[in-house]
Amino acid sequence: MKKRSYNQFCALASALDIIGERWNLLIIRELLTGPRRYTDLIDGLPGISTNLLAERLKELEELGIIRRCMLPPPAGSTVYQLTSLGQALETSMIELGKWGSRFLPASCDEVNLPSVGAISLAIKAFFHPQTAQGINETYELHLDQEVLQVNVSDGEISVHQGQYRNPDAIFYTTMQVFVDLFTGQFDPDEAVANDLLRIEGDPDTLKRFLRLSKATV
Amino acid sequence: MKKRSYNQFCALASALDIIGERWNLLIIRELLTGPRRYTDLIDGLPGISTNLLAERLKELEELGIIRRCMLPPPAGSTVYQLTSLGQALETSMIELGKWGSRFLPASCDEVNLPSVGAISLAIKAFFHPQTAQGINETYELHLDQEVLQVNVSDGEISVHQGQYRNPDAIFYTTMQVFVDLFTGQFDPDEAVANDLLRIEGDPDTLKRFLRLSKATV
DNA sequence: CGGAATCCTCTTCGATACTG
DNA sequence: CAGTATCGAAGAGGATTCCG
Repeated sequence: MKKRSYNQFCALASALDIIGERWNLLIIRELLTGPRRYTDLIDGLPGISTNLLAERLKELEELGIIRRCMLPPPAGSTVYQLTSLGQALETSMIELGKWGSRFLPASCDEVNLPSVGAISLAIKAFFHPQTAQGINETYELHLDQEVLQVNVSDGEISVHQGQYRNPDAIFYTTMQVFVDLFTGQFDPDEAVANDLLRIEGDPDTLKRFLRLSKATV
Repeated sequence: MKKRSYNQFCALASALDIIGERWNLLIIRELLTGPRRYTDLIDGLPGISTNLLAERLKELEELGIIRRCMLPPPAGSTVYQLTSLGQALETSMIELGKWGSRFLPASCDEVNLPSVGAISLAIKAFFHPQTAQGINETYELHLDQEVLQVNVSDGEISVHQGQYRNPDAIFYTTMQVFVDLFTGQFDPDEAVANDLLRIEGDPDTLKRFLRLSKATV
């Protein structure tokens, strides 16, 4: 069982020996916002086969990039979680995302919707620090069944799964609607008027949030 | 001939659809410092098969990431060169290189020596802007048959192939020796004393240069 | 000699079915 | 829910040949 390698004394080649394997960076993308279960990963990575995911998870764990752990009771489910080594890939992934945004399909119609992991990365990748000057807010984003917490402060943004802080505003919507808002193909006012998005809190927060990281390619 | 794709509305997935294919990022790495010929690429990418390189080059050209062009006479050879879209991958690659450096093999003995492309990326990836404050110099680096021009100014570094500017110092050595110096496994004074490296110009420039971007993992 | 195309083998991927 | 097992299809790697 010898691993395939570029066998070159080059830092980039070494990195690619590990995370260049198909699916690996996307698995890590899914984990960037927090731990996920096996089936969550399957859902967020449409097209991956179950044996391949299992194999990749094992490799990544052996390399110290992810960790397999049990959630404390009553949950008790086994989840996968990034180590600090895995988290350290975030800036690379954001840079790659910025570059790749110009190759995004024209619409979601032909391809799979982004997962929460993908959207979280997009929110960070397209974040404009200048626009965030003076903004200090936390938003809670409900997309279908999932919840994201977005915090902006001091010109920095962070995105995590779940709800654990008092948000300044809560948005309830679907992934489809959110993508259209995020990419600017749909107007926030219209979404609210048509009941496709519900805001709890100051109605202005939505536009403020969207302006922070609109994907202006 | 349908391309394999992650088919997800995600900027990272879109990027990986293109440069996630095996060898692609390394091909681009080779071109980051300037145009190269087909056989130069073969040499810099040990292990790539000739058909695979040809196929990748065609894909990358169609995607607008590289360009195939003729050098003006008397050279007249066809070379591959990055477009601005391809150049835009540099920051991602530097970030990946920084991350991957901790997985570098302990020594070059078991693996292939870095190519000039790999070394150029390393010089940029491990560059410390703070250390470069007040330094304004150009070094010409002769590694085996190849020549690199390294310019430092205003806390920024740039690396290009060939000689087209008056350098402050010229270093003649082999790739093997340079790698050992760069990784700190070999002392510059010792290299010079043993005639493994020859300096034209101020002898202090070598240490200054090495301090700029020593791979301190 | 540079720049590929062809052929063949081996590994990896992907889809589905199956199990603790 | 969290994975294994199986198997055909696609891709990678190596050698060789072709062409200007």
